[in-house]
This record gives sequence, structure tokens and C-alpha cells, in this order.
Amino acid sequence: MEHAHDPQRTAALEERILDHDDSELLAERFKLLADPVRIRMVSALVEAGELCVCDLAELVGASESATSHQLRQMRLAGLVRARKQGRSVYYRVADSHIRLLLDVAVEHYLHGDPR
Amino acid sequence: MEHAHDPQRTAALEERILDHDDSELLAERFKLLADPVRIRMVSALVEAGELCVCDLAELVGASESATSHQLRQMRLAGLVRARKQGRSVYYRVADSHIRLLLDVAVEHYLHGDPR
DNA sequence: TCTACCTATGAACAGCTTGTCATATGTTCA
DNA sequence: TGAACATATGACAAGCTGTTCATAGGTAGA
Repeated sequence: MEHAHDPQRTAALEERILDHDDSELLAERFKLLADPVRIRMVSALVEAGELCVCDLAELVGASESATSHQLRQMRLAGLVRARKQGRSVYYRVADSHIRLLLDVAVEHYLHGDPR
Repeated sequence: MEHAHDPQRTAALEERILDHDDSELLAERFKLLADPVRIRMVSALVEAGELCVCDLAELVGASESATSHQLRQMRLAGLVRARKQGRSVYYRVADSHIRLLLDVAVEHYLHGDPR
């Protein structure tokens, strides 16, 4: 609070901005979409509804091991859910918010006006 | 295409999912929000409209150097813009899409239903 | 049961991020 | 001009991330 240009203003602002816990939580959600491979995985799962690991790996162009690692990460974060059937494991998107975030981003950055 | 469980289905899917370039582009945008400090910065800038580096640093609880580094990164990405006035540099959010993404995330993950 | 297959996981490694520190640049004011 | 100030930047260290490789577990079919 030493050399703030307008201490009153900053003090008032401090109560309105996201606090540390909230920003931490949001950052963790955004991190899940901050990787092109994971984005393609989510995109594929959204389109397909459900996919096994080997099909997903082939679709996104990653090794099955890398795919499995990423799926584990997304599973632990609650982003996807797994269903086991025979030797295969089928994954689907569990978090509808992520789906929406991806939709909004696609709409604005890919189809939208570059404003 | 070797051991795909349903080659036809995966082939059809391949055309509907985000391609490598698009997912790369989107990932870079999400990366900007994949850090709690940057989220607080964006949140503060959205609330304030405009802030100088030292006030922003104080608000988010980071050093001025770290803040400057982050701002440079966001500036180069086109997320914020700088306006110089005297010794100070005032930053503001330039990318309305990021603002929307943050809003959607806040709405759904903080205020929203945990669906 | 034996084998091939699908997935999961741990270890190791490279590349990227982010913060700190030191320093440089430019500005205001005395 | 000199001093204090605001910001920017480069170098470096520490931590994090994502991939590969090796390996293990569980399942289906011969």
C-alpha cells in the first residue's frame, strides 16, 4: 500500500476481484484445456459421445500410452468418466462446463469475429 | 488404422473434430487463463478498466517484476494493451473473448451448479 | 492354459514456465 | 543535472508438464 497511485481505489478493487482460492480453482480448469492434444481429445469425445483408448489415440494422433496418461489426468480432475467393457475402456466427457467453455472458445476464436 | 474397433466410425469422426492448427490456437488462448496470477490480473483489469503495473502488482500480490513479465506475455498474445502516461504504464484488457471465457467459467464453476 | 490384446502406471527425460535478482531505460521533480 | 521512481528485460534456478519406454494387470479367444 506504499506507492499506490490511488490507495482508496485499489482497496475497493481488492474486494471485487477473484480471490486466491477461486483463481486457483479456475486456473486448474483452464489448464485442462491448455493443451492441444487434450483439446482434440475433448473434441473427439464430445463428437463421438464415447470412445475407447485406442480409437481416441488414433484420432488425436498420439501414442496409446500418452493418451492413457492424459485420460488419467482428466479422469482425476473429473473431466471424463470411464466405462470398462471387456478389454476396452470407453471414455466420455463428464463435465458439461468444459464442453461449454470449448464451445465458446471455438465460436469466438475460430468462427467468430476477431474482435 | 490397424486395430481400430470401428474404422469407418473413426474415419468419419476424424473430419469432425478440431484439427491440429485449431486446437493449437485454442490451447494457446486457454493457456493465458491457466495461471491463477494471470486470472487475478485479468479479473482486476476487467473490474478496474485500467491499472498501472504497480497497482496491479499490489492487487494480485505479486512482485512488480513478475507482474511485468506476465503483462509482457499477455501483451504479446494480444490479450492486453498498454498506454504510457508519465512514468506509469496503464494496462487494459484488449481481448473481449477472454473476458467472456472468464465470465463463463466464473458463472459455472463458482456460482453455478456443480453439474 | 497360453497367447495376443487393451489399458494403466512408474520412471526418466526434455522442454517449457514462472519467479527472482540484477540491471537498463525512461520520466518526474528538486 | 542528480535523485527517486516506474517499468522492462535478460539470465538463471526451480518446478511443472508431457512424452517415451519398460512393464504389469486384466480380458478374450484358441
